[in-house]
Amino acid sequence: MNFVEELRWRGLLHDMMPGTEEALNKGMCAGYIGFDPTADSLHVGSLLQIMTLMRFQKAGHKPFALVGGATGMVGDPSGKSQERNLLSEDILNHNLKGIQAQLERFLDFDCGANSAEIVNNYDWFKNFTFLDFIRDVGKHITVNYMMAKDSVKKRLESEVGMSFTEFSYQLVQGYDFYYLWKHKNCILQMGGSDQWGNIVTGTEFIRRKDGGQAFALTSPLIKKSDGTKFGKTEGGNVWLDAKKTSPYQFYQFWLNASDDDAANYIKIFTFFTEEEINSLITEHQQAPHLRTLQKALATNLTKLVHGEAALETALKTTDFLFGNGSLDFLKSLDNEGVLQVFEGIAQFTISKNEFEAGYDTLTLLADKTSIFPSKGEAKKMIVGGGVSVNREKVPSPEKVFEVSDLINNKFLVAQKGKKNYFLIIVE
RNA sequence: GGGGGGAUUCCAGAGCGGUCAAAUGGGACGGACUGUAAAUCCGUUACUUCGGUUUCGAAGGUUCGAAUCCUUCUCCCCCCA
Repeated sequence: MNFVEELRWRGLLHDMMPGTEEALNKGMCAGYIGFDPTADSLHVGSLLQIMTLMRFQKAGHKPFALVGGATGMVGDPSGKSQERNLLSEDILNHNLKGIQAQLERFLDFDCGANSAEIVNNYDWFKNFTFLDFIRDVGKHITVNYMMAKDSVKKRLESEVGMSFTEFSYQLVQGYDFYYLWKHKNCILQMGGSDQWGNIVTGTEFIRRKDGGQAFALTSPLIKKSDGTKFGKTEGGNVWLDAKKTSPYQFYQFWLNASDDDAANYIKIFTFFTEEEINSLITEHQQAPHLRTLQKALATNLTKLVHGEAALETALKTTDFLFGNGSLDFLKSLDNEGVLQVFEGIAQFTISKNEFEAGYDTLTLLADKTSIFPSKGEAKKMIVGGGVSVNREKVPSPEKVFEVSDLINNKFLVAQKGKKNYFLIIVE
């Protein structure tokens, strides 16, 4: 199955320029996807693009991952209703390093002709002067053409308007494509559907400047079945960086997908074949409570992103917190073991002296730890029956915890709602 | 330049001198049900030492009492030129 067919059955093909499939079928091609340095880590949303590059490479083509050291300085207006704030260079560099390190995990950089490469567009923009740019690039694309783009049109019609900086963004990105086409023989740019306009500016620029031919291919925006944004939890974004989203939380994110979403995600976010997926879906439908799909997703992706060892820990933690793991299990572990089980879980430390003085639940949960932002909120939730400590519902806000309540003389396990666990360490 | 309208608790949006910590809807969070799902139902949604305390764009003022009235300022929208 070729690359385009693969994307098609997985529902990952939103749009492509005529001739793209034919061009790819002629043999090995080079293609790229750009990643914005808006944060120092990529998130699950970027995972789709990363995996597209992986599929591209598996299909025998040569993938380029572009980090936007230059474009990040400008700010992509696509899909933004407001002008963006510029990032400082320090932050930008920090972010670039972070996402570059992440990208390196996913692609094969040593497999002969189609080895992956990471490029930074700052390298070809840093010495490009403004005058050169408007003469060599600006001259080939009319403002009329640029204004017809959706991302620009919407902003021109709105009250907030658009700065010249963001208006020129598509030219900057368009030139990236030209540069890679010219110097790396890169004939395809891929991306999310919101990137269509920017990508096509690139192919247009290549055509007008050098009479060359290049192609565009986009993937659809992923949405949840209830229409809300993909990739968010109550805690915010789901990041690929283990420091921002622990492997356990990452695993839980996928495990908590609804049935509808899981059936969709399994095609998008795994490398299973069509037959394998169909059999997984059938299996899931026969025994939905086993959540075969969610487990397959969570397991495969945690392993892909964080590695085998982190997956093992995430599974162990999940097993204890949601399985039939009793407190006795925790008690049977030494301190190291407890900390390992709770590795991906928010932790708070308070001193033993303080603890011995005796805190009521409110002080403990809202004052001494930030499990709750205020005592009022903690109280409401305790009264509402939503708070447990050591697996038992806290009967009243006045309940005082003592040394005898500590597991292994050191730990308390607090629970806000059913799924949010916290470890309080007393030492 | 002239005239008019507006800024309310996460969002939308009521309130127009006391009974307003502020209707209603959405979102979020919690509970029940379940499969750590979906749907549904219920509850909570400023802080508090539970006496109170600080909120309705900002600062002053009137009043026993202001989100509500007055003054100035900031920002937004609309109409005319």
